[in-house]
Amino acid sequence: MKSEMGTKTSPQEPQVAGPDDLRERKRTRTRLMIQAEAFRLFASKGYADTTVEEIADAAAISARTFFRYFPTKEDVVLWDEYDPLMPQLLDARPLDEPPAATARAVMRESLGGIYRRDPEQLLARVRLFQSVPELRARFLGNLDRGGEMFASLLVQRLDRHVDELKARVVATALGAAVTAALDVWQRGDGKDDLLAVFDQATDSLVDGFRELERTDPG
Amino acid sequence: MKSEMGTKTSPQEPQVAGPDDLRERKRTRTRLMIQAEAFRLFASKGYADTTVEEIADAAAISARTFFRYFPTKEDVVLWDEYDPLMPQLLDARPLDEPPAATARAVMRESLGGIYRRDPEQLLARVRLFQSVPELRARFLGNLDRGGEMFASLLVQRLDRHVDELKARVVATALGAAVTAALDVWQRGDGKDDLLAVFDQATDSLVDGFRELERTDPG
Amino acid sequence: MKSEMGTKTSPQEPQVAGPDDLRERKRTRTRLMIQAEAFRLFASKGYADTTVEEIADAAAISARTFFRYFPTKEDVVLWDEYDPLMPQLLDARPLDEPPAATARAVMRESLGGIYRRDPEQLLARVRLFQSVPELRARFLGNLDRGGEMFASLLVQRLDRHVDELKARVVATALGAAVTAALDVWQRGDGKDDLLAVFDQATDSLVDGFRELERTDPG
Amino acid sequence: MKSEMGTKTSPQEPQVAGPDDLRERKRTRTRLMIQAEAFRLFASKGYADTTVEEIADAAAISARTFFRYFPTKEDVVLWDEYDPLMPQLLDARPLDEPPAATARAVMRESLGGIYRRDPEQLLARVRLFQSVPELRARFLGNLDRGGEMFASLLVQRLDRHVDELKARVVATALGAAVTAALDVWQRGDGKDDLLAVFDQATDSLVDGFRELERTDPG
DNA sequence: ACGGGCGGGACTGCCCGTTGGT
DNA sequence: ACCAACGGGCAGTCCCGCCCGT
Repeated sequence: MKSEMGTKTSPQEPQVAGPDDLRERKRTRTRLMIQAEAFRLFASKGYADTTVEEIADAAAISARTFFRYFPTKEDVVLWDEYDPLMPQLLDARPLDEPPAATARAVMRESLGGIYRRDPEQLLARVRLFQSVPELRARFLGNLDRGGEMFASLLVQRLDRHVDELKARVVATALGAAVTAALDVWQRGDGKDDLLAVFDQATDSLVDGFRELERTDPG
Repeated sequence: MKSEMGTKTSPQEPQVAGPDDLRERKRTRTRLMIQAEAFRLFASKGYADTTVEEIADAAAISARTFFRYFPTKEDVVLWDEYDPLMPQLLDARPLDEPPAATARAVMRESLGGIYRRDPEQLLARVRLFQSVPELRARFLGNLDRGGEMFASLLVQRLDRHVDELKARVVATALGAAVTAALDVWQRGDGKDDLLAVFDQATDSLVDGFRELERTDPG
Repeated sequence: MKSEMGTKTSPQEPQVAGPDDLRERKRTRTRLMIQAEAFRLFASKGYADTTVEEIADAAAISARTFFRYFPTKEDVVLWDEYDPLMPQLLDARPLDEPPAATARAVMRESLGGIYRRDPEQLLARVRLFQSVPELRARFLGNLDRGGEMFASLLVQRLDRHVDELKARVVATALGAAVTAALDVWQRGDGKDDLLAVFDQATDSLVDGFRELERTDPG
Repeated sequence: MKSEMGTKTSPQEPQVAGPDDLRERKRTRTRLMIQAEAFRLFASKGYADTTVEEIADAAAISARTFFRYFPTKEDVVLWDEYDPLMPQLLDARPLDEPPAATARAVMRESLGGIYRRDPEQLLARVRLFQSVPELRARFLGNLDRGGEMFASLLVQRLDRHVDELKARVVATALGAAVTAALDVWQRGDGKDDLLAVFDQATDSLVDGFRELERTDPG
C-alpha cells in the first residue's frame, strides 16, 4: 500500500523510544482517525464527491491540517500503518534463498499482514482502487516503487551477487500477482482466503513463463 | 502508452473513409500538433511549470479546446497515435501459440512500433515518466489496463480455452518487463536497442520464475 | 411558470392554422419530449448533477439543438405549455370587476389549468423550485414579470381608468399567495387540493392587510 | 438585499470583540472594497461585460479569493453590509402589534437604513436589478427568503400565537411593495423620497385587498 | 432546421505558502 | 511548535454563445 509519508527517522538511529517515537505514535493515531472518517464518507457519498474539507470537518480539524497528515487526498486511501516494514521482512529471510523466492515470500507476508489486520477495511480499499482510476494508478505506482526498493535492498544485502534487473523485474511482476489476487478476492466479496488466491496467481505466473522457456521472441 | 481517448469506430466495419474517418484524422492531426507544442514547453520549463493555458496558447487554441482533445494534462504525455492497434496485432498471431508467447510478441511489436516511429520523442516521454510520479503512475495504470484487455481479448479469441487469470497475470507481468526495459534504455540515453533490452528483461523474467518452480510459498 | 420563449406570433394575427402553427406544434412536441427526459434524469440524479449534454443524449438530439428549444437549462424546468394564455383569461373577465378580483381570478385559473393538466409533474417541478435556489429565483422572476404584464394589459383594457401601481403591486402580491400555496401543497405531498390552499392563502392576504387599514406606518 | 454570507456568530453571545469579531470586521471591509471596485467597473462597462477576473484585478486580489468573499458574481451586487439585522429590528417592535404592521415596519426600517446609508449606490444597484434579469431574479429570491425568515422568527417570538402562513404571505406581499417602490423611485432618478413611495405602495396594497373582502374567488 | 467545432466565462476542488494566535 | 484562517494558483467542468457546413 506504500505511501510517501516519511518517518524521517534515519535507519541507523538507536531504538530507544524517545519523544520522537511518541510523537510519531500520536501522528499515527491521528492519521487512523482521519482515515476512518474518510472511509465512512467515501462509503456513503463516493470518493470523488467527498471533499477534503468534508473529511477535515468530520475529523474536527482544519483542511490545512489534513494536508499535514496526508500529502494528498489520495494518500488517505493509500496510506497503511504497516507499510514500511519491508526491510524487516527481508532480514528475516535466509541469505541463500533464490531472489524470486525471497520476493514472493516478502510480498506474501506483507500482504498477509495487512489482510489479517483488518480484512473489511482492505476490502473497502480494494474497491476504491477498482472504481477510482487515479487511486488504482497510485497503487500500481507504489507497487512499482516497492519493486525497485526491493531490488536495491537485495543488491545491498547480497553484496551485489545478484542481477539487479532480474531482481527488479521479478519483484514488479509479483506485483501483478498481488493486483490480480486482490481483484479476484474482491470480486468474491472477500469470502476466499486472500493468500490462497495470491498463491494461485503466482502459480499462474510460474506456469505462464515456463511456456516461454525455449521460444524465440517474435 | 494507451490513453482513454476512444475512436468509437468499431474495428471490423469496412468503412469507405466516411466523414467520420476524415474527422478523426483531423482530430489526430490536431492532437499531434498540441502534443508537439506541449513537449517543447515541457523540455524548456518542465512539466509542472507548464500550465495548460500556456500549451493552449502555443497551440493557438483555447484552454477549453485543449480539454476537448485531451481529457487531462497528463494525457498529452500519455497519448499515442498508435496505441489502439493491439487487436490487430493479436489477430496476426497463430492460434496455437501458447498465451504467454502471444502476449510477449504483441507487446514487443507494440513497443517496437512506437520505438521506430520516433525514438527521440519516446525518450522524452520516458524521461517524463521517470521524473513525474503522476505520469509514471498513469503509465503503469495503462499497462495494467492493457493486460486486462489482452486477457479478455484472448479469452474471446480462443473461445474460453484459456485460463483468464493466467493470461492476465502474465500479460501484466510482461508490463513489468516493458517498464524495466524503458528504464534501462533511457539510462543509456537511448543508445541501446530498445527491443534487445526488452528481450533481456523478459529473459530475466523467465529465469526468475524458473527459480520458483518447485518451491513452497512462505 | 412563464418562460421567455417567444411564440413570435404577434397578438393581433389572424387565427388561421397556417404552417406556422403546425411548426409551432411540432416544436411543442419536441419540447415536451425533451422536458420529459430531463425530468427523468433530474429525478434520478438531481438537477445540478445532470448536464445538458446528458439530457440531449437522452432526447437523442445534440446539445446544440437543446439550446434551440430551451434558451437555458433552467428553462426546461420553467417552461410550461400553457403559459402564454393570460391574455385570453383576462378577456374572459367582466370589465366592471374590481382589479384585484380580476387578478385573483386570472391567477387562480392559470394555476388551476397547470394543476389539472398534470399534478404529478407540477409536484416534481415545485420540488425543484424548492431545492434549487436558481430555479426558485427564476420562478419568482417570472411571477413578477407576470404581475407587470398583467398591470399593463389591465391599463390597456380599462383605458387607463386604473392606477397602474396599484394593479401591479396587487398582482405581484398575489404571486406571493401562489408561491406560498405551492409550498404548502408540496409539503403535503400534493394530497390537498391546490386551489383550496391558494384560496386560503389569498384569504390570509385579505385578512392581513385589513390589519393595516388604519395604522400609521412606522 | 439579503445574501447568504453568514456571520456564524450566534446573536446572543456577549463577545468582548474577540478575534472572530475582528476577523469579521476585516472581511466586511474587504467585501466593501471589492464591491466598490465592481460597481465602478459595472458603471463603465456594464455588468455582463465585466469579468470576475477584472474585478479581482481591480481589487488587487486573485479571482479565487473573490469567490471566497462572494459566492457568485451576482452576490457582489446583492450583498449589503446591513442585511442581517432583521432580528434586531424585530425585537424593537411591541409584542402586541398586529403581524402585518410589524412586517411593514421592519421592512420600512430595513429599506430606510440602506437608503440613507448611500442613496447613490442604492440607485446604481436598483438600476442593475432592472436591467439584468438574473440579478432581479436573485433580488426577488432574497425578498422571498426574507419573508419566510420573518414568518418563522415571528412564530418563535409570539410563541406560535400566529398563523405562520398568514405571516409569511403578508411579509412576502410587502416585498412586492418594496420592489414596486424601488422601481418607481428609480424611474424618477431617485429624486422622490423612497420611503414615501414605499408608503404609497403599501397603501395601494391595503386598498387593493379591501376590494377582495367579500368576493368569492372565481 | 440540425449537428459539430470552438471560445470563453463562472465556478469548484486540490494543494501550497504565509501569517498570526495559543 | 502546532494549528487555524487566509490568500494564491492551477486543473477541470459546465453553461452557453457564435460560426460553419449540410
